[in-house]
Amino acid sequence: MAAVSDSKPIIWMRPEKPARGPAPTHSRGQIAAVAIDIADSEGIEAASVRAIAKRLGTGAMTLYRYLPAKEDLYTVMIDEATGFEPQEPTGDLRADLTTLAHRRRQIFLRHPWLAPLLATRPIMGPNFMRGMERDLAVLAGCGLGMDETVDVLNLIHSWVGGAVQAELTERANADRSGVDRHAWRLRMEPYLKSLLATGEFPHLSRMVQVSEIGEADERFENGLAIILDGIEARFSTATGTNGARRPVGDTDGGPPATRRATVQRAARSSTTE
Amino acid sequence: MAAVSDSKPIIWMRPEKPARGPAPTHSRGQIAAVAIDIADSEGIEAASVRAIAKRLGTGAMTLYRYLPAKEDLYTVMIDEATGFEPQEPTGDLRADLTTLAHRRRQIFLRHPWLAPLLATRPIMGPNFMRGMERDLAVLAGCGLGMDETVDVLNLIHSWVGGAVQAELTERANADRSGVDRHAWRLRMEPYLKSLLATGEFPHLSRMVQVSEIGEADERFENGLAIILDGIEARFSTATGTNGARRPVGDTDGGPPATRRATVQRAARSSTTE
DNA sequence: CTAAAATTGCGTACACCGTACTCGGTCAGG
DNA sequence: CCTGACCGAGTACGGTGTACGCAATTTTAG
Repeated sequence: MAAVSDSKPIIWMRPEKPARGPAPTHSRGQIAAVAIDIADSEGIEAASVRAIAKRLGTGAMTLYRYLPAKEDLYTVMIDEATGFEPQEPTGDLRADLTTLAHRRRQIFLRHPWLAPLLATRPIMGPNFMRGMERDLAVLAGCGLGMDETVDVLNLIHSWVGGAVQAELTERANADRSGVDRHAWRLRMEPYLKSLLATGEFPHLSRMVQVSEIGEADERFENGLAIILDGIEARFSTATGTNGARRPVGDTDGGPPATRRATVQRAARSSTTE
Repeated sequence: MAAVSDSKPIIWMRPEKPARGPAPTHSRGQIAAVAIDIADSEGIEAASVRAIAKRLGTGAMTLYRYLPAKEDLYTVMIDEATGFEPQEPTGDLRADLTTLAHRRRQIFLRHPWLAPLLATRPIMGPNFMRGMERDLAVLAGCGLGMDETVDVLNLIHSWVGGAVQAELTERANADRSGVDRHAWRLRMEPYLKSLLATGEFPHLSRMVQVSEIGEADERFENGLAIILDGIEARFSTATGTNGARRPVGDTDGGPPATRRATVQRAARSSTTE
């Protein structure tokens, strides 16, 4: 069982219109749009082949004339939902990265199924490629070199993905309506109380009492700010100056951080179990 | 369709041993171990109820005496695979966070199914809670206050999750053995070539030529270094002095929406144990 | 204009999934 | 002892993705 359909050209190279037979009634884009609609409102697992076909008023097997496998449906759904929005580079790295991160988060919030799907597949759809090209262009406009750009983009993408997934799970949990939600609390609370009552979790207990769980927006902003600080600290971005890349284990002389080399070696050796 | 089993106490509160009847032949832990074994070697979707039962030499429905729903199986699998490893705080924030991040990454790499599952559910298993407690303790040992700790932990967890998922997808793709892999390249390459040939992707083209895709280890290290720089830049933790927290959003040029972010939570003293 | 070829729509069927229901065997408490 | 709780497990149901086959439709060749 392969992740993508076996043999045959990739889905993006298949011509939409046949050369000889009758004209197709539907299109990949249309099918994807319906699937996205269902997935957005009822969850990704509700976007079954039969359900999509029913909405389109056709038979289930018809869809396989357009998409050779369910995995290909996911592929086009992802690319369709990702869409493409242009972004003009302002030259200010921090501002541009902020815009970039926010746009990405908004897309993920709009399609709660998107982040998990995107995170577990290699995607190369045209929209995705256009987005990549745009991001590269934006960062190039900020004076970053190619390698720096790749690192920074990797970092932002990974973090936004992880952060929004956390946000979405929490939201999905909070969205349980009425009775359902109440029942969940009823089931969960005695367990948590019993755990904390053991006294084995002093820090956790204190956290529950002391620290308020901030809004998702605020937490995203906090995390982003820290990351941007790190990026600025590592790459000199003073509007246009092509910053030389500094080696990883070596930080600026800003905060008097103590012996970095030993720190890293120690950390490495501790990863084994 | 609820994410967790409806009504009834949470899985962790169910007693393993019955009060009255005959003793159970198996246990939740044993079932979870088998499921993890299957998922590690054949993928999570191979860990079906029937497959697990077959390995245990019992009927499929038997498992439902131990786990009321498949979702509960996932719950115990996650908690079991997460495990618990102690970590002594050294007091050096950078070193401790590095250790923490590396440990987390290693766990995710050991169980490729874990990151996606963990990212999409609220988890409160005992191992997870112990891990949380340990992380809080470690960061408290570095002189961070509760709110700072929560932010930092959030950031690290989100990023490690996102980064490792990206790494895993790439690895899964590279792991396709022999013919399969070759076939995939054969199908993919003409598409990519045709895309780049349009001339619409100058930056992407240059990236493909110029920039080598680094090893996963190296990329992880790079990302982590940047994040740690950010954390050190924001929270002055050098040699234990508890510093003031800088506000977040003092840059201009961000998108007009969602821009209200500031860390308005008052810094709380971390001295009161 | 007609016949062949290509292609679509789609019903049927199959294997697999999670799991509700059921029932007989087994053990502990009265 | 008996009674009731509990375990193991077979059967069955509704769901999934999809392989196969066939009639209908359109395009092309002669």
